[in-house]
Amino acid sequence: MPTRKFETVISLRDIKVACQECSLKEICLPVGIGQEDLDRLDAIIDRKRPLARGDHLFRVGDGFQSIYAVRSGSLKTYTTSQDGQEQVMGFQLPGELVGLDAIAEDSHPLAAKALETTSVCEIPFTDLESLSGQIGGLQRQLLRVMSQEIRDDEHNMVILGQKSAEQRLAAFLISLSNRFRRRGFSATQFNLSMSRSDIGNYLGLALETVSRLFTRFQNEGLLRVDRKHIELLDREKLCTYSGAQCAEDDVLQAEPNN
Amino acid sequence: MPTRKFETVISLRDIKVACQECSLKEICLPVGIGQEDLDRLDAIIDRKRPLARGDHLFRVGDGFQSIYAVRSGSLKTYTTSQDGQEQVMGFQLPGELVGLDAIAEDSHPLAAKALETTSVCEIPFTDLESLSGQIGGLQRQLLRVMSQEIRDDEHNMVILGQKSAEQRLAAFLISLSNRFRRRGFSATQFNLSMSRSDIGNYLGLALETVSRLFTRFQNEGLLRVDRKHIELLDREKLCTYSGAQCAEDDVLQAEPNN
DNA sequence: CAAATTCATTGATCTATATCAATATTTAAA
DNA sequence: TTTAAATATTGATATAGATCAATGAATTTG
Repeated sequence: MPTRKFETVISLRDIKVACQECSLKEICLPVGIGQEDLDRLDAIIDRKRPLARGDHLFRVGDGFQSIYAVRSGSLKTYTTSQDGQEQVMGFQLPGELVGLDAIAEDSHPLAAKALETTSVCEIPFTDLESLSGQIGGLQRQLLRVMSQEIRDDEHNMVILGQKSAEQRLAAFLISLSNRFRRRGFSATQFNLSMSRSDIGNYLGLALETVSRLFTRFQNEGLLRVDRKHIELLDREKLCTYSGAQCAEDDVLQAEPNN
Repeated sequence: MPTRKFETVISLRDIKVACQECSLKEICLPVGIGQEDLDRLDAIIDRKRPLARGDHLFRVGDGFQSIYAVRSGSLKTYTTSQDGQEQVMGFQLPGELVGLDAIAEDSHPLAAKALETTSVCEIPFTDLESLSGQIGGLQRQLLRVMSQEIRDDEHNMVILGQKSAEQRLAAFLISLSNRFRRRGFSATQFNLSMSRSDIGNYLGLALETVSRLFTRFQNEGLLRVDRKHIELLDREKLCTYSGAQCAEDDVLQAEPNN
C-alpha cells in the first residue's frame, strides 16, 4: 500500500538496490551462481518505478524486449478474443516472472496489468541471453524456469479439463497459499488482489459460481472470507476438496531452502 | 506402417542419417545455425529404433535425460491422477518435441506413449545444454521452442476455459490441419491416430460428445469422417466455428520458410 | 475363422453450472 | 458528503453437455 509520496522515495532508493539484497534473489536465480556472476547479472537488471493499479506493464502485440520479475504487488495476464471476450491466463505474485511466452515470436501474446500498486524488475532479454551464454548456471536456471512454467500450464489444463467448480476454487486457493508461503508471506491469511470475475474467468467459471462457493466454503468452516481478505481455516480439507496431490505439494514446496 | 522386417532396415540405415538430411531439421533447429555447428549438433543426437503402438517413450517420474523429437508416427502425453483418472495433455506429431517440461525437476511429469508405430530422435540434454552454451543460435532456438510451448499451452487454456464443445473440436481439427501442413502433409486429409476418448479427454469433453460432433460436422458438410480418416471439406467454416483468429493462423503458419 | 475385446455411434435422461435478474455493498468520483 | 459506478451476493431458471444404456462396427486373439 505505497502512497504517492512513497513512490518517489522508492525510485531514489531502489536504483541502488542490488540483486543480492533483493528478497527475490533465490527465486529469480536460485542455484549455483557465484557472487561475481551475480554482480554481472545485477548490472543488467533495471528497477522501474511502481505501476499503479490498472496500469499495463505491456499489451498484446507489444514488441518483446524484456522479461519482468514482480517485486511487490501483483499482475494479471490476459488476452482478449476478437469478440471482446477476455481470458485471464494467470496471476503473478512477488518473485514470479512474466513475459517468457514472448520470446518465441518477439512479441507479447498476452497483456499484463497491475492489480494493485506493483513494482517490477525489468530484465532486458538480449543482455540476459548473452550473459547466460557465459554463465552456465544462469542458462540452466533460465531453462528450468521456463520448464516450470510449462509444467504449471499443464497443471492448469488438468484443472480446466476435468475438475468441478468446487475443486477448481479449492485448488486455486491452495496454489495461492503455497505461492505466498514460499515467498515468506502467510500461507493461511492473504488478500486477493483480483476480482471474483477475474478468478472466475481464470478458472473457467461464472463469477456467481465463485461467489457462491466462497460462501459455501465459509459455511462449511473451511475458510473465512471478508471481501478481498481470505483466511484459510482448514487447509487440509481444502486440499482434499481440490482433489489433488497437494499434501505432496506441501512437502515439496514448503520453505524449500531457508 | 513399417513392418517388423522394415524395422531392422531402419536401424541399419538411420544410424547414418544426419540431421542435415532429416526432414525435420527446419523444425528442430530452424534458424541461424551454420553447417559446422549443425554437424556438432548432429553428433549428439541418437536415433532410436521405432516404438510400437502402445509403447512408452517415458513414464511419469522417470528421470530426465533427454528430450525427444518425433520423426514419424505420433505420441500422446498424459498424467494419471491418484483416483486413476487419466488426463491427456497433448499429441505430438512429426517434427514436434516432447519432454521440455521435465527440465525443471529433473523428472518427467507426464508419460509419453506411442499412438502408432513411431520413431523419435533422442537428444541428450546435458550435451544439448553444453552445446547451446557454445552456439548462440542454438541457445536462442531452444528458448524459442520452450516459449512457443508455453504459448501453445496458454492457447489450450483459452479453449478449455471458455469455448463450447463445438468450438473445441473445430479448433482441434484446425490445429491438427495446420500442424500437418507445416510438416508437408496434407492439410485437408489426415488420419487421427488417437481415439475419440483421447480427443474428448484432451478437450475436456465426453467421448460421446466428440462422436456426436463429428456426425454433426459431417451432416453440415464441413468434413467427411470415416473412422480414423478425416477429410476437411470446409476449412474456412470450421475456422469460424472454432471462434478463433485462425485465418491469421493460416497466414502465419502456412509454409513458413520453404 | 470364431470369439472376445476394444472402439464408435446414437438415444434418453439428468445435473452442474451458466445465465438472467434483483439487491446490496464497496469504491471512486464529483 | 452525495452521487455514480463497480463489484459482490443471492435467488430462480434454463441448458449444454455429462452420464447411463444399448447396439453396432472394427480390431485383436486364440
